[in-house]
Amino acid sequence: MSDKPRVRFAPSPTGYLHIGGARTALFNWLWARRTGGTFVLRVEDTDRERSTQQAVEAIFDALRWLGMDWDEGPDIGGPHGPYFQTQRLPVYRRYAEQLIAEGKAYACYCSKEELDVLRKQAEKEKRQFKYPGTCRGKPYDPSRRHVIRFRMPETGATTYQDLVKGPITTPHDTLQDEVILRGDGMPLYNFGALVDDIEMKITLVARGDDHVNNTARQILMYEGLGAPVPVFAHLPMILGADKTRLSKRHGATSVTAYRDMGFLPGAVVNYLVRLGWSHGDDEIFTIDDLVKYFDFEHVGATAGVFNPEKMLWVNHEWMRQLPREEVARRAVPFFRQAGLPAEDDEKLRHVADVARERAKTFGEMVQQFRYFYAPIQLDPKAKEKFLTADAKPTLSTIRAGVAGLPALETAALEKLFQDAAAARGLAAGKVAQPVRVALTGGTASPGIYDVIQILGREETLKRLDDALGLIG
RNA sequence: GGCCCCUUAGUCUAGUGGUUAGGACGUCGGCCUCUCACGUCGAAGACAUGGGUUCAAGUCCCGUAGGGGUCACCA
Repeated sequence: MSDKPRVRFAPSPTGYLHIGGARTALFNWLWARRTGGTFVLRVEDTDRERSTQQAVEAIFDALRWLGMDWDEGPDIGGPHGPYFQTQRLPVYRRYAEQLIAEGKAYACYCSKEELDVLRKQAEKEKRQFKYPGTCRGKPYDPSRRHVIRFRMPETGATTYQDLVKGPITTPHDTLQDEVILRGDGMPLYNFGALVDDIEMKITLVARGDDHVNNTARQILMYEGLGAPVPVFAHLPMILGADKTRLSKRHGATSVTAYRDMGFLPGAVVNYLVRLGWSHGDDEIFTIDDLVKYFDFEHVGATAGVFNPEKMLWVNHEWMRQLPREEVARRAVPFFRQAGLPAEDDEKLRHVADVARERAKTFGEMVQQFRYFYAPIQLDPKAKEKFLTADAKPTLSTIRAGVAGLPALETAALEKLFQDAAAARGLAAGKVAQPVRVALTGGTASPGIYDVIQILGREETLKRLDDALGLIG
């Protein structure tokens, strides 16, 4: 048919989409878009205990937020559906029956309890437990409760070329006759994923590093089924600061948590892809850049530590490159969320313009600049230092000046401040700081002329009066 | 513990036998400046270790150490 790659992302809906899953999805998606191939989304929901519809929605949402789209999937269908594994049970059964008919798999009637006893015993004797093949020769009796096991070879080894790790060899004597179908007819991961990958004609499997040990078994099964073996690419793990697998105790690990903190989806994508992949010395990539450059050749083989600081920096770079209108538009919900009456208007655009240099996320922006939309929270130290009797004449001068200016233009304000400083023989900072404290409540803010312009004449005068009142 | 994988600064990485080992985050310092931030200039900081192979090794081979993964009727 076509030699274009077909790749897939196959999450289990047992929770939100986490950082690691997102990166796996991204690598697959990028490769599909880069090559003009097909990106398939499949939901591996065979673990009924832990799978929820809610998680399915959450994962889809997160994928969409990151900007990924899929060519085939549960919600949009496609030629190889259905795309929920629990809706494909007959398919797995069919493949299993084929294997049984050819003597490559067999029914096993051992109970879980019996096996547990053996397992414990092996453990006690410090022996490696391996299913002994008790049921290998037994006839197939579907009426008895059973699982299906795939017959693994006992000697030799399987070697495959991993796209990121190179050749990987697994000795067969470490393998046991794997259960492929549970007693209730559900496929196990190794079998379900493989059957679907065959049916969905997946040509490249890029997945987490934790699956390397599954690969040889799967290859043996592909061969047993006479199906073409896809190319495998095992992506290195993402670790926390302590170099252990990234988990909740390292902080936020869900994609949506970063959305809620006010990260830009493109920046999250940018950071995540760069974690484990590189393109020379480049750091900032648009999505188009990534689609243009992404390859598995430059995916590193080593696990990487997730560094929130650097992601913050990447996000900041992205915010600064956005047009101010866009920053303002995206900032609205964050201000609203904080109960601040921001609107997508000229004022917000001015706020956005000066704030994006100083805030690395929209969350920070709201936190830092709430005084543009709410009464100031006067920092006691700033008050003590700058709202002094000495400052009173200066504040009065500025108040009068602002009141009398025909328009709050930057040049006019600049002149006002310079004159005020000169008149009293002060450095410019001596004038600006008390005004800054009066208008913002603190000692750090955007340029004072911007602050005045954003607040407007009325609010500026009010806040100056308030400060003057405090000094008494 | 068996098996598999990995190892360049605190972190992400460039590097495919010959480089003063490059970039980025972070850190520290200078400059800019109405504060903060931005920007800018600069600094400190790495090839885990021991053997080989080679005229030459971060790059190739072997060992050691350390780290990670995996050993289910989870995925």
